[in-house]
Amino acid sequence: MARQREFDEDKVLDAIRDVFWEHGYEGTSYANIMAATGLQKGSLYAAFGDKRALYQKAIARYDAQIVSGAVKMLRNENLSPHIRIKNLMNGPVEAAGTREGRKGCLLCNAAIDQAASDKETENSVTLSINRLKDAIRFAVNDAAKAEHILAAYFGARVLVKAGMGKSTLEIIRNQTLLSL
Amino acid sequence: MARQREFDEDKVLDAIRDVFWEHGYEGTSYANIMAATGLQKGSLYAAFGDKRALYQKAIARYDAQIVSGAVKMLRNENLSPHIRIKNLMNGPVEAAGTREGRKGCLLCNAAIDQAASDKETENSVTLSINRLKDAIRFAVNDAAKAEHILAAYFGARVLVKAGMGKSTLEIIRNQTLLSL
DNA sequence: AACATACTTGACTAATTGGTCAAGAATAAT
DNA sequence: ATTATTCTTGACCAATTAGTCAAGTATGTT
Repeated sequence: MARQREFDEDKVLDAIRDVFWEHGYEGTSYANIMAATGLQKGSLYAAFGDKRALYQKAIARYDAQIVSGAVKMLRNENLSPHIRIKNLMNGPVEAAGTREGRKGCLLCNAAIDQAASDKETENSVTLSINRLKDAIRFAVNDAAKAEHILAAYFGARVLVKAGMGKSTLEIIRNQTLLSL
Repeated sequence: MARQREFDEDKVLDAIRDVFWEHGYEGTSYANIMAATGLQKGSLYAAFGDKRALYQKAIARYDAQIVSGAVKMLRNENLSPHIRIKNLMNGPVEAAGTREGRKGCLLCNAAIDQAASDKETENSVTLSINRLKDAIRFAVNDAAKAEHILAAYFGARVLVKAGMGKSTLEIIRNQTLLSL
């Protein structure tokens, strides 16, 4: 009945997710998004809405892809609790020092730079964090330990952003495993 | 020999620190800074330099005031190691849920939103973090534990930003103390 | 082939951004 | 009182910001 889209919506949303992931909400301009997606403003607005909506979609996508991946792993009973937490804490270890890794965790980034000032972001971030926390609790079967592991995980992500090296992150991972 | 300054430099620098603390680098505009300090752009430029320089001064001030305060407490041998770490972890507990507290930790905020893209910020943040880490190590007398406590501390700050309540932060504090 | 529909493009806007500068105002030394 | 020096003010600037829109283009249905 009408002209069809020329772009691959999944690829475009991935690109949008990546831009916000790396530069944050305020740090990302339309020029960045247009460059990353190859689309013009008009198409972006027509397809996804305004900047805030794009940011929300980026977070939702991160949740559906990255957080869900972690949750699935943490709930995999074929793996020992120890190995599941080790896998979780290996994320920051592998991220340390690399360009890609220093994008950090979008959840953590959004919490710091938007959650306190934007209710909608606060809601999405809270939901995702709780999903992750529940999965950790499922893995370690201890609510208090789960909170502590979650904190260590986010702290590790902050330290990677700050530029700390792999060896520091390995220590944090190992120390986290000792608490199990 | 010449006209004297009409403003109190300390108060102005505190105001600048607070604005960046609450809104981050990109989230802060000159309009914000002018409103917070009561000064005109010309005066700000003449006295402190450009926006980047203001941000650096804000971080330096946070280090000299807040980080130094924590370091001093952590190195106070009149307090037991347990009480010193408890004091540290009480920061996020008391911050949880309050408007003021949700400004978070400027160190942590700067790590997330500028350290990966601005070398100068990375340097200042790294220095401050290491100062804090060394003080924790001094308190607990264990390098690996110190790294882990630091991570839990930063993670706690992220969770406060995300909007988690006091009870969550209390659990994290208590769990951190258990690891001593 | 004609039409209805939806997509794409790029020019456009009003507001805001960080930053500059000249003119005037206040002060201390002479 | 004059002068040299520094501070303050607000107008100004070019660039960028997010967001709009009309015109043109492609497509599936009839």
